[in-house]
Amino acid sequence: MSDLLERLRGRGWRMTSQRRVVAQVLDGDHVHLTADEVHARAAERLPEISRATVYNTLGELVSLGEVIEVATDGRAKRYDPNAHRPHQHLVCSGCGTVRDVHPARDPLADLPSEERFGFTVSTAEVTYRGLCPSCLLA
Amino acid sequence: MSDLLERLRGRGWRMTSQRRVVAQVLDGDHVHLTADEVHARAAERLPEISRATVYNTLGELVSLGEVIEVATDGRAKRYDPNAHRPHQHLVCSGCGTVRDVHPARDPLADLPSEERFGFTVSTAEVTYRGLCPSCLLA
DNA sequence: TCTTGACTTGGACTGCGTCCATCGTAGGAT
DNA sequence: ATCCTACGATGGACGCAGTCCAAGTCAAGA
Repeated sequence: MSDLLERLRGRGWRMTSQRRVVAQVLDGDHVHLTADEVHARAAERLPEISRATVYNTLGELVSLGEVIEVATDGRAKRYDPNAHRPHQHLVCSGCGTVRDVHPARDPLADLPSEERFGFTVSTAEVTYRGLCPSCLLA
Repeated sequence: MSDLLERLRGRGWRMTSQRRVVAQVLDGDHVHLTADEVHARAAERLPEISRATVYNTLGELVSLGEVIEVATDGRAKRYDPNAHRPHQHLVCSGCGTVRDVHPARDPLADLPSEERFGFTVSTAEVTYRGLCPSCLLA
């Protein structure tokens, strides 16, 4: 949606064709793409776009809070455009697919202050792991 | 402690000097070292030990369940020798140090069954993020 | 002590991401 | 409508974390 583009313009973004394309790619299916997948999809519409620009734009979107970075394991980071509803991730140990899930409580609430060691704790990421129905059969 | 070495011997490990040194490094302070830090400390005792061997040994310890791999972000993985007591991790966004923490509730309990999508969910890893006292000042 | 295959070595290689000097252009100023 | 300029794009070099592999070494059973 152009909501995202509006918000970015409102934040003083210079609206280049590259940034527009990256934002549109993320606005498509709500899948968790890697930076290279974003680059590949962006390049379908704007063949000359460079990897560096995609990385820069993703980094900016992350620091603006429009997109969430998901580090699934030792592999490439994935980018989650669903940044406005807080959620966690459920990862299949078999095939690696990721689903958004919504726990019943804010996980931050379960860390008592005596377990914070003077840190200013701001976020809690939960990764649930298990087997999806089809990997369970296989 | 030699507990670990005993267990490894019991599992049929060929006990080489390299493996002994890596196990001893992990048995020292309960800090979360990166693979390169483990290599550096191991090399103090056994100067010729190679990075590949350290990686191999760490990987074996992880798959035996003796050590936990902590993927803190885009940075290097850290290795947590405290594998026998369940805990979660608090990571400083500034310097990357990791502390073990113990939340008040089992995070698995907060994922309702209608949010499990037929998965057989077995674990929940929580990563709390924030700034440690010294990074807060800087 | 001998034998053997599990283990180690180090260097090349890959994947993911960052950096940087240079070029291009969006968008305000005139 | 045109000009200016600072912000953004480019792409190639670079760096780090980790893996791979062929050749050499050695722990431990016979």
